[in-house]
Amino acid sequence: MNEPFYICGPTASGKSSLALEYALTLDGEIVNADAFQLYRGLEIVSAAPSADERARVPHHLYGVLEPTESADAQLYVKLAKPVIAEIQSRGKTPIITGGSGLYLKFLTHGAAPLPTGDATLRAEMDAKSLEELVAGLQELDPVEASRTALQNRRFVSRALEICILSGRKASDLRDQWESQTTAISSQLRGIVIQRSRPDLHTRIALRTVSMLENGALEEVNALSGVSSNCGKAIGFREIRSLIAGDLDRATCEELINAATRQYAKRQETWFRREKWLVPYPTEADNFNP
RNA sequence: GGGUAGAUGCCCGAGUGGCUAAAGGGGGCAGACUGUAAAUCUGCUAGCGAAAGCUUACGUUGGUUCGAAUCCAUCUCUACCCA
Repeated sequence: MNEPFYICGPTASGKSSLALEYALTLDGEIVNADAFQLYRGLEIVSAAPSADERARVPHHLYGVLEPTESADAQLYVKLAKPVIAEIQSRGKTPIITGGSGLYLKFLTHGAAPLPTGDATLRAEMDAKSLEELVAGLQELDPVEASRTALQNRRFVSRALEICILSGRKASDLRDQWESQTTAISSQLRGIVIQRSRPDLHTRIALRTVSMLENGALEEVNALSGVSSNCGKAIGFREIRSLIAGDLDRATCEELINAATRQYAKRQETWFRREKWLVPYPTEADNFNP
């Protein structure tokens, strides 16, 4: 039947327009897999598809969360699953496109049976030193501690959080899930867009300029209360500083470019590990959407 | 024209005789990563080499010294000040 088709790749690689092409030829509908395009009121900064594009093919899961809400991978799957099923029930092909590797991974491979993060507990842990957190994890789950990058506060606190909330060992819970991943991969179909670094960097720079010229300042200005999660969007902070007069335009632009390039690099690293994704263009095809 | 300060690796910047291929930061490259992920974290970053090592490096040229990014002279450039 209409198995989903995945279009992945780094930011600014041309996923949205390629998704549109695929949707038109495969009789499909597009489903967002981008953590920040989920938010309403962040369309310009997150480079969400334009109204024109959205008018040509049905687009789902764009602008479905308030900026005050906090997205996470689990919530994303909860939102995406029914939408995908609904598209399939109408005989259409879901074209899932986006660059949020973790969100995609949850969608394709499922979530490990781990507890959801708890805001109160996180606040408590944030007040502690890294050493204290490491000591806590080593006590509750030495196996997990030995597998975790202990310099990475985020990883240590999540592991500790799992132990505390579940009353079990994070290492045990994680092992349960890891056993079935390879079987799932063989069933999936999708592509990852490849572009040379110079090409990608040029596209990023062009996009930043057009973003700033086409309403990004007004957009950021209009966002009042923003969840800490939503506020992490690349460009949000920088544009805030620009508006406040703490940054000049050129510096703001360069900071956004650098952060975007670094993000794109991390995305490439992530998708490289997803062996089921077929590189696109496959050979030396011309690729200039 | 006179004076003062300065010129360091892709960029910023520390270093004021040997422990300096040169701190630190940025950028770049590579990697990790199942509920904050546009996050968080790790490694590498003059050239050649698997390595030992060799070569080229702190504006220019020359000098002092066993030894110079560091001291002296010269020239070039930059900034500011006085004319």
